[in-house]
Amino acid sequence: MNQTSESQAVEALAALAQAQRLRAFRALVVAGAEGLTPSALAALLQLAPSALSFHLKALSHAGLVSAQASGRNLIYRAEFARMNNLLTYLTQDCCQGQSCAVVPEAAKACC
Amino acid sequence: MNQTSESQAVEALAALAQAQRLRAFRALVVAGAEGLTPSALAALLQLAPSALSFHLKALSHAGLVSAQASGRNLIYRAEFARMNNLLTYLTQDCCQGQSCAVVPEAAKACC
DNA sequence: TCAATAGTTCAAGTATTGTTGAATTATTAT
DNA sequence: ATAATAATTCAACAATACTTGAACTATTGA
Repeated sequence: MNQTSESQAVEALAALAQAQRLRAFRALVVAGAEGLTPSALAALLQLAPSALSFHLKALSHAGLVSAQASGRNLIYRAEFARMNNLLTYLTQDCCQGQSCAVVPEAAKACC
Repeated sequence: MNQTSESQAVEALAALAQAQRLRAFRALVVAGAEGLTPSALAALLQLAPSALSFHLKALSHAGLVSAQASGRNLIYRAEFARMNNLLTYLTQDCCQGQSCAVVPEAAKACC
């Protein structure tokens, strides 16, 4: 699951193209390796549990987050590798391979 | 129009979250400064003109592409700055600001 | 064991999105 | 002027996505 195919990219973008999912994903990005439980996310985002579950499923199916069981809790985490593959895909082969003036700010974004 | 707000990010992601728009955008990314006309894009993507127009409007409204008139043609170009703002937004404040193991591949993507 | 908690799934309704073809505007060439 | 080309807009239909509330499964604690 290294490179991102078009359909994977569309799925991931669609997963992020919704305010509450984007908030959930960004909260998980901020949380990092610790991750967050659905109830923590529901409290944070003020979301009905069933709606959150629906949204987490979309993110999860897109490979952007993963879930790990821990007692009666789940811990969701952002999948940074998938995210980075997506970012790469979006700007691949830019400017016909010629050098161009664009400096990818994303380089500074993480870590 | 420097930083990306949540609603701008959602709009941009939604604009990219569709196979034909994603193809159109990527074709414009590859084309770089030269850009492409709608008819060139329609030929490339095998798309009905009205459908393409609909999709270009979405990309354009999201700020991901711009159009310039040239005789009876339009020239569409990718807006790399907006794209990079979006990429940045997605991974901002990652891992609670701690250093983490993720290397953003997007850094290598463009230029 | 029984009740409470954590989370998911399902069905129903509403809203949004994508496609098609016809009509419209603007520009160029004969 | 007229016809052809480039592109857009619009209306109608089909398909998808989001929200809500109720029902369900699994785990923990009294």
